[in-house]
Amino acid sequence: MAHGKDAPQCGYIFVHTDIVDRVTSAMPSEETLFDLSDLFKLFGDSTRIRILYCLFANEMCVCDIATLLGMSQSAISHQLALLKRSKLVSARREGKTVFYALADDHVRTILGQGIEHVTE
Amino acid sequence: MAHGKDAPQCGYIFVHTDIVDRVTSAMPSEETLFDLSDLFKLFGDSTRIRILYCLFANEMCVCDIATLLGMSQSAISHQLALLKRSKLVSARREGKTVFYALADDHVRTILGQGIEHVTE
DNA sequence: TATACACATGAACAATTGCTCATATGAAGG
DNA sequence: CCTTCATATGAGCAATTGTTCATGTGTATA
Repeated sequence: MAHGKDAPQCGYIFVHTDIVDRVTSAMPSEETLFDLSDLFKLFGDSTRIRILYCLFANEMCVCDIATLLGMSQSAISHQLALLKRSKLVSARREGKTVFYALADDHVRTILGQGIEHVTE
Repeated sequence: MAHGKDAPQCGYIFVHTDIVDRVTSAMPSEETLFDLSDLFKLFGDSTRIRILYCLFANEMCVCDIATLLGMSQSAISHQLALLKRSKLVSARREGKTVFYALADDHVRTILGQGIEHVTE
């Protein structure tokens, strides 16, 4: 079978038409779901998660994060660029140093929920 | 620079020792953070997100999900196996058909928070 | 037992991704 | 200017990942 769109086999889609209809109408738009998976993708890497937790308590400069996590400045900088592009962190320059911080409280909430799930 | 752990450069880690200490002690264990990123990784794929949203309203069989999302039965089955292994969904067999459902309300909460973030 | 159907799963391949390395940018001091 | 230091970034590579294809497993029915 190549694609199920054309011909359902099991018949349940016809038996439970009401359910399928309800699910379909309750489901967010394709675009929203893509944005959503892109958002979670950012949380789905241990380096980025650790960076975010670094910034959870306080703003920090790139070098400090790299030192704290035992990783190269370049690796951290690349990831911070990603996080900044997606508005999860904000940057503030002070002379040669750039301080990063969590952009808003949604990030905190999501991290909190995740922690709650894995530690229970 | 290979690793920052040995020699900090910017000096801020020494200037803001108190902050770094606070961040370090507030940070969950390495293991927890890895589990956490593994959890979010599952939400970080549009196919899996769409599957989860299918199950958000009701339990559904594999064939129906495949049909609804316009994807092959095999692709959906592989992803469902992943989600089941991580306890995000549960399975219930009824004859030849297997019905999948969201495992617990944490999944709903996380999905909800995510939607809230991307749609605001 | 033989067939049909729903689902599971291993192997393989293409696409994505995270890191390193080298180099560029931008700011402060000499 | 020229150098130094903190950070940014493009290219390339290795590892991971999502899908397809082929096949296996489990259940119901003839």
